[in-house]
Amino acid sequence: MALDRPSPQALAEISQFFRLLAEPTRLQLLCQLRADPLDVASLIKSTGLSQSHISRQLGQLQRAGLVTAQRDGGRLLYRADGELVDELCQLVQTRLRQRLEAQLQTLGVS
Amino acid sequence: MALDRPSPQALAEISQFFRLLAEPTRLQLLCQLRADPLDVASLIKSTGLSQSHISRQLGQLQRAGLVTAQRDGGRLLYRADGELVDELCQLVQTRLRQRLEAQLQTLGVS
DNA sequence: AATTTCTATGAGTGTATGCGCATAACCGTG
DNA sequence: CACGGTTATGCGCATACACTCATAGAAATT
Repeated sequence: MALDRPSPQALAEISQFFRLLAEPTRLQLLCQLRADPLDVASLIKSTGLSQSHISRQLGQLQRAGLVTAQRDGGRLLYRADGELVDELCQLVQTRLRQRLEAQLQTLGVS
Repeated sequence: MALDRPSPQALAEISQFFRLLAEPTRLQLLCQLRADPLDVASLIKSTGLSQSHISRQLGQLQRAGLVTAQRDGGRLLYRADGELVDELCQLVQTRLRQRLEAQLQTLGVS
């Protein structure tokens, strides 16, 4: 039941998606917004980044459909919906942990 | 059963991992090597990239443990072991498909 | 050991993009 | 409508890195 290898076209889109998560800032925003919806002011305070930068990154995430915005009076509340990113992070984190443990083993033996 | 939000430290490592997959060249190499082990000459022919570039990318993937090399006479055979990348790609691809279908819907209605 | 074949790496270039500053566009409220 | 607060965008700078060429290094074969 091996899966088909993705077409070159698909490959490009997939890697483009990964690029979104490859930027620590964006991944951080995604994780923060996953917990609960936040306005930009909160994000500025918690990340220390400039408003313009945050706005740009949120724009990218929004165009990719990873984040949605909704008005709340004067400000915009952003939220990250969907479990995809959680799952991806979980898978990667598990692997990183395994790798470190393996390194520990080999170091202990040497 | 919500998962803990990853620590800033973990976040950086995770995004760094995603960066490996964010480059179409590397993702392509990973997918090709997943099917069956290949030597560099084959990769040059199938991708059209220069030898030095391929060597560098393979080096990165190897340091990350996504690829291993083994001698076969004169050449090195690279192979991509582990299902992680497959799973990640599968998840992302599914999502991209869903998104396109959703767009189709909304376009049809408008 | 010398030669040939294959792979890795130092140096340089060009492009993409993260990031901030300043400002424009937007929206609710007086 | 004008004003104050919030978000988006044009511009510029700095850095990261993909990519190539040339060359050094390693391994097998003679």
